[in-house]
Amino acid sequence: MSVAVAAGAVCAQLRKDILAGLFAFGGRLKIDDLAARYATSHMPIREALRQLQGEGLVTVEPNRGARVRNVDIEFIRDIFDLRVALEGMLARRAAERITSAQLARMAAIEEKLEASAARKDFTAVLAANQAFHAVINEAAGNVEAIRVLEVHWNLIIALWGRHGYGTDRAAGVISDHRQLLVALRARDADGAVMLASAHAVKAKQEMLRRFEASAKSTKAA
Amino acid sequence: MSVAVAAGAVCAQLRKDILAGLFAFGGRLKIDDLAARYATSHMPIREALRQLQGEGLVTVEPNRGARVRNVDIEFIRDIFDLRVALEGMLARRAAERITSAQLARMAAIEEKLEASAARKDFTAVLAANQAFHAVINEAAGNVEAIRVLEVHWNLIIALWGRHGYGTDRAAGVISDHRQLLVALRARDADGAVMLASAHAVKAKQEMLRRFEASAKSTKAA
DNA sequence: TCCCAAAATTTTTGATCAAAGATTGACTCT
DNA sequence: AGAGTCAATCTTTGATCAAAAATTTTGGGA
Repeated sequence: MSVAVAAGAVCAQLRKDILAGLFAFGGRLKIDDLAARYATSHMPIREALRQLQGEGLVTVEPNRGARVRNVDIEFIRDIFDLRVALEGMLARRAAERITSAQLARMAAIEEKLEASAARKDFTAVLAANQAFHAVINEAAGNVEAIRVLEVHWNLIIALWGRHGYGTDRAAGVISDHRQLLVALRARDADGAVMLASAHAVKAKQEMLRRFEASAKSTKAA
Repeated sequence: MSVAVAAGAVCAQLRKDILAGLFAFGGRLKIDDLAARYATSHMPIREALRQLQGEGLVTVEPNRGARVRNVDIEFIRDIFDLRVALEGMLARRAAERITSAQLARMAAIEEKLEASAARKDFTAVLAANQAFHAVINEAAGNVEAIRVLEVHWNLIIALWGRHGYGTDRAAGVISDHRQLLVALRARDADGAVMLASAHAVKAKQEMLRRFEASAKSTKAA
């Protein structure tokens, strides 16, 4: 903790902890508590909170402190719509520019993903899924778009973790990925756009369904 | 300066000053200098820099301080591609949800825009243009997408300011806006997507052309 | 003259402190 | 008993300070 630069380290750890669910959505983030937790002074905490505010993971009201960003159904719909738009765009650029080496890496990742799904190791599936899309992003090479997606991506992984990511979802992902790979290999830009967009739309629908179900059961409880 | 909360005020002012061109792209942002300029201590400066880093306007290297984000041709291409994707998406949602009151406001704004263009008051044109698109965003109601666009929008206005925004560009904008209004009034979602996307693509091409021209003349000088 | 090393300066970074603002709880008055 | 007010506590925020890291300058040697 004290060996590395605390500012960046605290920010990364706090981000991780928020996504891991250590702090509830909408929950208060007190500077003293965080300073104690990460064994540091107020300063690195304050900088970390500000940066996370800039990233949109944290909200800060003047003189009233910081809170974890509140996640409601509106927000989920919004970020998935954003993903649909951006992933379509990135798929087009990827189809135009992807190298055979990158295609090979994607195929290898997809194999791992499918093996993990067969083992019902859904944490590994989520990780492989992220790696799969990371190669597309890398091939597309739009740094800014990736920056935007990156922030939300981890949040979405966290949401899948909380609302369940099961066999049925994995099966759909696998089918989508295989077809997207075909389109990318063929440098079929239009096809890749459609497949990637549809892939994101499916994710949106599944997530909304699960979130609504969770919200209902929470309300009932 | 001391009456309001300095943290947010400094951040807003610094953002404004960066976009106004007070600090060169890629230029160093020293804490002492900024503290002197804004007549405050180091603390609000540090928080402001972190937040702007989160927003992507500033880059921070550990132990080496902050710099204004460097703007090169890659970056411009990236953010305009991002805009094309997002504005298309927002136009669709706007077409599905826009109210007559909002349509009326857009028409009024467009009138002002055209009047300003006739007077060759291009600062007013840029402002009206922003207002025009703000109504679309409001109608679309995707808070997250707007948050992303907002950050880049001001940067793009700054770039137009530096690389020239003239009669020819304004004429194209006016034509696009009129047609987009027709599509929105007709609730023609597909049409609105196409028109908004094309509008953004045109902006991208014009900006790239001007930026390349400026880069060449700078290199020659 | 040029290059390398070491010291001096500058700059960032983490810690502590005081004050301003907000929240909570108790007390009083109706 | 309930509502409003005031005080006490807690929390954030701005300022100052010391140390760590980087940058620049200076001096010596080939």
